[in-house]
Amino acid sequence: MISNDLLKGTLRTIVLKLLADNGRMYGYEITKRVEELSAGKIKLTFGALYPVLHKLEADGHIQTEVEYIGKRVRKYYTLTETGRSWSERKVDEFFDFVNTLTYVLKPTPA
Amino acid sequence: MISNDLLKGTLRTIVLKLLADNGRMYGYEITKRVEELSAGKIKLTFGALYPVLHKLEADGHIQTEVEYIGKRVRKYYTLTETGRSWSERKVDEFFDFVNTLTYVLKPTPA
DNA sequence: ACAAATATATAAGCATTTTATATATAATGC
DNA sequence: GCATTATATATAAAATGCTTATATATTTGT
Repeated sequence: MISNDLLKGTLRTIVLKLLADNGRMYGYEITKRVEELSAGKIKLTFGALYPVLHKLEADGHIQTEVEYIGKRVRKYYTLTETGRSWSERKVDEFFDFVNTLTYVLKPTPA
Repeated sequence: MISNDLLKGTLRTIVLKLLADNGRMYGYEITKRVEELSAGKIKLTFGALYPVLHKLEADGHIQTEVEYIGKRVRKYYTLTETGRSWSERKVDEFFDFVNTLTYVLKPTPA
């Protein structure tokens, strides 16, 4: 399992990128997909995920549409235009961050 | 400049690794070294750094010794035994985290 | 003299995450 | 038939961790 501390600040980016890749997804699906892509190492909790989704929606980065699967409500999230471009920026930012931090964490004593 | 959100959770790791590489350092020196190693992209603030240093000390991962440079107090931090091994674990954890998140953030739509 | 750099430190406020809780349906195993 | 697990969304209190603001004091360069 990945240390939780490190995940801080990346949740938004993960959600945006998954939506950019998959068109539309619902909350539960997002947690499952992350678990799958990370080989079980990253497990998003709902208490963290839903506030992020609601915040992204409030900020106009994603839209929702409700669907009924039998009697069960399912809420699909889709990126808006601004959400899509923001997604790309966030992913670039992450890899830039990794490169930069690598300079700091790679050196070993002389 | 690196997005602040992403740095969350890595501060501890940065401090531990720098101390592991450099033997002993003082707070101000740590911020300067990080700025230098990251080509100005990462700037630690004192409000973030000192609480981390104090916490690491309280947890027994680092020790301090005070020195006087003229009339100015300078506080040197050194890793303890547990701090040294924890440092290695934390750095490994970071790169593991990066690899894992790369699996999540790399895929593009079919 | 004055400004900028050096040096440590605390505290209020803010954002984000964890943990706990609530609710309900559908599928699977025994 | 019944229980457990998986599916599915959501809120709220508490904890964590960082930013911003503030305080204080010395040393160096001009």
